[in-house]
Amino acid sequence: MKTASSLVAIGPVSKRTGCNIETIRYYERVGLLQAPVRSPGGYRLYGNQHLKRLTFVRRARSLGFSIDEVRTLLKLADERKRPCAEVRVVAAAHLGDVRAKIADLRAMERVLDETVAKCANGKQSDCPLIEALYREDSPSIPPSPRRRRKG
Amino acid sequence: MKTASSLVAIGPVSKRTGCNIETIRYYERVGLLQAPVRSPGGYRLYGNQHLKRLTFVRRARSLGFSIDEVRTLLKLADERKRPCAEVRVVAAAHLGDVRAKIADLRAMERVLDETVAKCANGKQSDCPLIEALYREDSPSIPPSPRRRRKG
DNA sequence: GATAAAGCCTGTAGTAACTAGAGACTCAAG
DNA sequence: CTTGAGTCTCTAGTTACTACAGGCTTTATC
Repeated sequence: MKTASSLVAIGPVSKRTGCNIETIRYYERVGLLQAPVRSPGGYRLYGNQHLKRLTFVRRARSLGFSIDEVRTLLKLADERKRPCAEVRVVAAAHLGDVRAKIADLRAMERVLDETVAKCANGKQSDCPLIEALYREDSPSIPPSPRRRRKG
Repeated sequence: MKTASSLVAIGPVSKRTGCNIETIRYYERVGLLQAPVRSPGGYRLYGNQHLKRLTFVRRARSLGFSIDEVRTLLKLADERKRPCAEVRVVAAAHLGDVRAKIADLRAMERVLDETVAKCANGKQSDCPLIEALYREDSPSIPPSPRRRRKG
């Protein structure tokens, strides 16, 4: 890792980037990373371009972009002269998702906060949270879990 | 569903509770719901107690409790005379998780908001988000995705 | 050079919480 | 009786990893 042309095996890459060895192989398998050259013994050998790409993937994942969204971003970065308008569309949609998730979690937080506070006096024979969970028409709890994600 | 002793098949239960048929069967399989009696033809027949229990499960799920946490809550509700202190421990831990997730999402939101705003002028040849993702030491992006969840 | 431990490989399966068929049996209405 | 809807079990898939198992390679030490 001293010069632009030196190659390193997956273990050092994992240590350098903080990305699990198996996750690196996973990213290769799903196409986010190109398969690197191999040593005569079959070990993967990564160069600087691979490191940069893995960094990109990790950062995008840390922002909550799905694997497919990361794939789209990489494609835009690789193939477009002026990708910004299209990148913005992807990012703005994702920002909307993040905000919706925050709103969901906020609603949960509020209900949990209230019921934990009511349970604080651990002496009553009935439990406000359990009673609320059994109540069919409780207005303070949303009726269904929400699952959001598209690949 | 008119009297305490009348039983209904899974379809009407699904419609009544808004819970997918297959999800009801899933909950039975993982032990959250007891296996109901069957018609001579093998159809599941649910009574009122089942309905109440499914409502409990759904509401707990909508608050983000994991299947295992729901299992714990059900056990506390079923077996304890005064469950509230223990329920509170479960709920408070979960509240902490919810708050941590909100904090994570807030950090993502902030970064996304900034970069979407920078991309707003869709005319530059370089894209601030893409550049940021490629940058190894960017201080505004957390270094790794976080996964949290225990069964 | 020999040896042992660590590193790496591929393949398989598992995690959590669902969700979607496929093929076959049951039920209700016409 | 027929037909279409409902329900059954079983298997597999979704998303993003994660954890072996068994076997080959590399490295460090003697």
